[in-house]
Formats: sequence, C-alpha cells, structure tokens
Amino acid sequence: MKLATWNVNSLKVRLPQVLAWLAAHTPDALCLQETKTEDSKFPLAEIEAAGYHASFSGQKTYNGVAILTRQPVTAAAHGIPGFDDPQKRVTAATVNGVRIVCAYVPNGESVESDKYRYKLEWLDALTAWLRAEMAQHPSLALLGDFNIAPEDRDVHDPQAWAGKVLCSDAERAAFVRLTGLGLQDSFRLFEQPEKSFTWWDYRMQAFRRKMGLRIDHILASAALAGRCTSCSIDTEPRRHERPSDHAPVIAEFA
DNA sequence: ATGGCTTGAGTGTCAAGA
Repeated sequence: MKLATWNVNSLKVRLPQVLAWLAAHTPDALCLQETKTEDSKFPLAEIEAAGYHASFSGQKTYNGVAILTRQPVTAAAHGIPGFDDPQKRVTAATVNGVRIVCAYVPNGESVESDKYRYKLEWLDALTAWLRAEMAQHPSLALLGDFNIAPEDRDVHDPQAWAGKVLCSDAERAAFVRLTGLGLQDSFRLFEQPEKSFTWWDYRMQAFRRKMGLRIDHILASAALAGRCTSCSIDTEPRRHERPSDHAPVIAEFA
C-alpha cells in the first residue's frame, strides 16, 4: 500500500501535475493540501477520469484538503469534531482498512502573531481528537503539511531559524505530543540523505540552493509503522515549470 | 536588507503563504 501527501498550492493550477503524478506513482491514497477550491468547483471529473475517487473539503482562496484514492472510501469526515473552525484544514477517510487523516496545519505567520496562538490551539485540538480516533482505528496514518520542522536536521540553516515560526520550541513540543500518541515519523524509520526537505521558498532560488525545510510528514500508528517499508521525498515535481513550493512525500506499507 | 515569488480575488493591488 502506497500513501502520499502533497501541498499543491492551488489544485486548479497544479491539476495537470497532480494527474501526471498519480499516473506515474499510482498511490493508493494521495492527500492534498491548499487546494484553494470550493467544493462546487472541485475538479472531480478529471480525477475520476484518472481512475481515482476523491473526498474533499475546501473553500475559496485559502486552505482546502482532499484525499484521492484508488478504491472507494468509507466514513469520510471533515474537520476536527468539537473544534469550530471556518478554515478547511482536515479531512479523514478509511481505505483498505487504514484510517487516513489529511491535515493542513496553520502556518502561524510568526511567534508573535495571533495566528501562531491559533496554530498551537489547533494542534492541541487535533491531538486530542486523534487520541480518540486512534483508539477506534489501530491502523491510522496522519499525512499532511504540518508547518513544523521537527528537528534541526530538518532545517537548512538551524541557527537562522532558531526560535522562529515552524521551528519554535512550542511547535516542536506539539509535534512530540502527536508522536507521543504512538505515531511514528515514517521518514525517520529509514536512513535518509542529509538536507532532505519538502518545502523551499519560491524566492531567492531557494530550491537550487538547497535552502529548505522538512515540514510535510507521514505519521503512522504502531500497527501501520510496523508495515512501513520505505519513505521518501519526491523532489522531481519541484523542478517543473510552475511548481508547487512543496514536494510530495511517499510511504509504502507491506 | 522585511526585500526576494506565487496564488487568488478581480482589474488595482493586497493578503497569505513559510
């Protein structure tokens, strides 16, 4: 079973790249973030023509998440129960016996921002909900754009980023609370190249200069992590014309 | 150096991303 996540930064702009990527990699599930598309305008026909089902929760301009699957899903649900939030950042569905949770964690803007406080509250709500979700679903994967670089090795210049949003102690502690639920960072189950990142700023030729962060993750519950045979970042789409600023992450399970 | 790109909205130019 192959699971993947990709922040596409507009599904409308990136749809040709997403369809090509599905054809090339044939994941069982691909989680998308920043679709920036309201549900009535979701490109369902094109995705179905590519042989995929879609479960999605979007809005105009900002945010928006989707799960594309080869098989039909069950128990599709949107949002964090009990956490009233107009921002469409979570969708979940069960496929092939695995509970898939697709998340677009708030960016936070800066540690001084109200958006940063919202980010930490949002992460608390996500963690509390996932504790319950994991009790119901032993095989669970949390995939998405976490907007957190968990460790210094996930940052091109740890000194420059020290204490800044995406790298602050409080955000990293929130990530540790998530893994503390029993979710393992699939990427770190394996030996990985140095300077492995999933996001590079569009500006200053950051990708070419390897100035990135690893902020997109695939976390797997113990039952699922035990079946994980690989996890990698596909930097190929980042080289395309009109790329997303994020690269897809892929994990395979026996 | 608060710049540097990209997208969406909407048609001039700003918010938001990370």
